[in-house]
Amino acid sequence: MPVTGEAERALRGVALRVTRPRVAVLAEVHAHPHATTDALIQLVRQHLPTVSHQAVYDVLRVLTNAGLVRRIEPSGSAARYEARVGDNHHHLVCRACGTIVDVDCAVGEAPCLVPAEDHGFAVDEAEVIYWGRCAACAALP
Amino acid sequence: MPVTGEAERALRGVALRVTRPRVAVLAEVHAHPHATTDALIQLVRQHLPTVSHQAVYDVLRVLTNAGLVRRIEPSGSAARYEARVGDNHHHLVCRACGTIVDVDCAVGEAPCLVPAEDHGFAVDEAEVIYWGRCAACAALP
DNA sequence: GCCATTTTCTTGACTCGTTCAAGAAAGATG
DNA sequence: CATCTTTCTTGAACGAGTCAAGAAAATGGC
Repeated sequence: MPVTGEAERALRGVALRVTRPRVAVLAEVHAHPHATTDALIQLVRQHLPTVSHQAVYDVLRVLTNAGLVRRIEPSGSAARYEARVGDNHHHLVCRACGTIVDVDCAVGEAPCLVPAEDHGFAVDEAEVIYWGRCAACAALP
Repeated sequence: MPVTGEAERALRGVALRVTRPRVAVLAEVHAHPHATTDALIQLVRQHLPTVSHQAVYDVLRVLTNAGLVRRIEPSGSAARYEARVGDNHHHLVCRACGTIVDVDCAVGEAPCLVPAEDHGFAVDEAEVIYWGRCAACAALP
């Protein structure tokens, strides 16, 4: 299992215990970018039928804190996760169908943008969401 | 009551019926930018003790659809509303205390930014949230 | 001004995504 | 292999928001 091997290595790399749920969740997040928590629970259960939803919630939080996955939460949607981390890329979100697509950051590293006036804030990230309609939805009435 | 007069005019301007709850909610959103729905319910009840929470939810949706208020939903927070609309400004959010501050958009009109690669999307808005710590929280341990 | 029509508000139940809490199971450490 | 933590299972609970039915109120024509 090359994928789970990857996951295992990643977990050890950030000094996290290697457990079946963690390996499975991390592999599924890699395989299905932008999946919701609920979708991930279903996916993980195909391989590990007995995992509790709570375990998946816990694992996702731990992985997020460790920086192995990134949590995104477009308005109106449940939380979604992706494994592409560390490059501060952004997202295109379709207002109609909810589809999410990655967009490379035009500028570079985080924070890729600096506010005109920072009001004393120590800014560490600029999160950008481009809202619109995907090609398919834009073609509808 | 000059404030409610303003609100009344704004409602008529977008062809919405003028009702006490609508006027009150709109006035409070103007008076308290970035307030949560719950906070707005409390504020409105100081003047109109009998409004139901449902009425406030309905009113906020209607006002948002009409473009009189803007809804923002930073990850991990409940929905918040502001009356500053039409200028596509952005927000600074403190990770520690949740404080939100407006930032003028450096570029101009919506969408102020265009993705490097739009993947066929018809983009109409670029939402930017700058995450960090406000001056007060940055000074803590 | 008043009545009819349509919209909006009240009431109360309910859903969804997520978190809390207690004990059982499973990794890690020596 | 035994111990000690950490993590998982189970099941209840929570907050934000929505749904649905009927009562109240705003608009527009008379």
